Amino acid sequence: MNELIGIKQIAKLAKVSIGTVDRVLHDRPGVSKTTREKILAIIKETGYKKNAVASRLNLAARKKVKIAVLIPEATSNWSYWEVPKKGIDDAVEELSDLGILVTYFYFTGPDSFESQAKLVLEKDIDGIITVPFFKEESNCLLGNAKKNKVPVLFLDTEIQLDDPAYFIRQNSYDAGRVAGRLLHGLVGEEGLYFVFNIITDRGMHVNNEQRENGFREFFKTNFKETPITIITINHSIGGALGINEELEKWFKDKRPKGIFVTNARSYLIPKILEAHKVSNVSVVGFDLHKDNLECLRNNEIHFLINQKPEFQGYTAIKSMFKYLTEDDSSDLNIDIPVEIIVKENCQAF
Amino acid sequence: MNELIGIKQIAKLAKVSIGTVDRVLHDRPGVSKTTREKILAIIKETGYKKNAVASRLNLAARKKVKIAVLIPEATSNWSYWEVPKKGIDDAVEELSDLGILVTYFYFTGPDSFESQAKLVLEKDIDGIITVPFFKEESNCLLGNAKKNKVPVLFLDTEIQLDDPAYFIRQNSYDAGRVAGRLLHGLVGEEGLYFVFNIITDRGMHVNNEQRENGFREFFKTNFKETPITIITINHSIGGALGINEELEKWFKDKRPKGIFVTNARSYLIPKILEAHKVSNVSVVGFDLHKDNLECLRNNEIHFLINQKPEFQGYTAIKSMFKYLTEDDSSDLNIDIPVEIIVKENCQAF
DNA sequence: CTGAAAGCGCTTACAG
DNA sequence: CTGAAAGCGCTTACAG
Repeated sequence: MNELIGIKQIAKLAKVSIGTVDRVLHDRPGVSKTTREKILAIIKETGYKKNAVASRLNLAARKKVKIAVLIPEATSNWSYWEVPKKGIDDAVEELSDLGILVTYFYFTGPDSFESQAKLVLEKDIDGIITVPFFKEESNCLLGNAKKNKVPVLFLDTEIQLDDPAYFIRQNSYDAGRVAGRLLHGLVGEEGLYFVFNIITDRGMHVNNEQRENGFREFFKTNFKETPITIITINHSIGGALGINEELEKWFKDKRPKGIFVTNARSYLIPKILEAHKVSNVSVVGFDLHKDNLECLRNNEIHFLINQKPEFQGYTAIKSMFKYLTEDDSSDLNIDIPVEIIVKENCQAF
Repeated sequence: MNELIGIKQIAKLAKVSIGTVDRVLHDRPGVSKTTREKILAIIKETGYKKNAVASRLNLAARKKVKIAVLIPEATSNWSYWEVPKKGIDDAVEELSDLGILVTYFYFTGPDSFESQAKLVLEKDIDGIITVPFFKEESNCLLGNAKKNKVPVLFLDTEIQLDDPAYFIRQNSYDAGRVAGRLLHGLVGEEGLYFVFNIITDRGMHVNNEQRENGFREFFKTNFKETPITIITINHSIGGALGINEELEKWFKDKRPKGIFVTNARSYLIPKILEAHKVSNVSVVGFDLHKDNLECLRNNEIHFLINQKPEFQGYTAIKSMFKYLTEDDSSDLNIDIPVEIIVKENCQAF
């Protein structure tokens, strides 16, 4: 880079006013073909790059970038969705000088997702960040947003939709494969393996399934004959804590055991193990839930996989803003790394 | 936040000109005590926050933020130091609109560090980013920079210095503890453990020592009697590949074995194991060196710990810039998380 | 189709 | 000690 070239230099070189240069830069009408081409040539030659800061400075005051965030309502004692929200708020703070306005909307199920999505689309909004828990309703939102030329960015979960869409989420299939690797390292080839799907009536289970598939794939690829038992417990009807006859049968086996919990509820496992009086069990779960971290510190859980929810929220806002202000969509599809947490590195997170 | 308050609003409320408000905001002389206090009160009341973007816009053109980066010269086939450099360049690109100028300086040993440091200090520079490989010379640089009121930020390694200093680095002691946890999970309590310090004449070994200490501490805390053998190999005099008598003795033992390599040279281990015809060995090493990654994919290395060198470089520039332009030092001390890499999550990095 | 002016919020000379 | 003006690089009305 020599001296930075600005709109003023371009104008001088093209012997036009900066207004005309601006029109060309923004593909606005009202410029003769010849001047437009002349200016475009000079832009190319000089390698002009817009100063995004100067550009935002005046726009910031006139029209902010307006982003709607439609996420699950934070409910239980541990509200997973408080965490991405924290990241979102941090990003908004960072971008405040550049003019940004984020409005939150909340859903609890498919119906409220649908009605809130409708509300969002009625508003004057530049972009939408949401979570694709419900396939049909997500498709509907995506289609309508497309009509309004409003981009949609999905967080947390990836599902197959009718139109191509942007996703910032961890690859749950890969996360399951990592879990397989970790558990196999602890339990060995002679062990017994369990996948615990500890679900509730209200939760979404797309990630759970993908994680389970990845886990099984790991064993299928590397150790063909490993037995894997799938256990599904509905936690909302009080399951998980009492004696489970199916489990009892398996737990009598003396071989070392490995349990993979496909969501954040691995902190329930120690109680189950206690009820069944089994030991020699290794556990891998998800998410840095406070109770999970406590189990990790007590050596009751051995690995946790972090989806970096705060980072997901933060980067969603930054990426959407970058897209809306600089027309740069390169950060709208992000694979969150599968982060492995043990007792000795958990305090840094 | 109501409507954002600007310097203009403050001026109007205080019945002064914006110039005077500016003088107060920057603690510049030439304002009477009474007006200064009046303005300060209004600033407090209104919760005024400077618009960093507007502020940088004109400064960017007049005087850029000048940062000197003094790092080891990239030498061997795999140049570790190319990686933080990549992060640095990314950050510079991102901040280019705000006016930043980074100049690189390189050292190969204590002498060139000293002479380059002297060169850096002679230049008109706002901040220094460097690596504290040499204690005495680092102290000297830190002291002289302090006299010039130039902040110094150290990357990669932490050592005890005479003055308090800023560090962005992974806690190597914690990294060693994590390595202990990982290796113990694979090898178990009945295993034999080895620490391999594969050094060269030119390399720095501060991180190696801290990692070894953390590793031993893990076992000391959790499993008092575990035997750990320390092996030091000088790779620059051709060590590491032939038969090593000390090792031969240990490797005859039939117990499962775990090897912790305290730096990036774990890719040499498979060759050593082959020479000694030992199997049933688990290996944990550092850094996503291409050869290490290949061993990871071949199941010859089981875990790698990533120091995130690119992120270190990126965040060093961002943090230094934030400090220099907004007087915010909060990001100048960062603990890089101990990132655990296995075969199944290495492609994301 | 094109230009000239005003302004984004702040900073820097310069004038009094 | 204080104010008024010019400017950072770009955008937006408005005038012709």
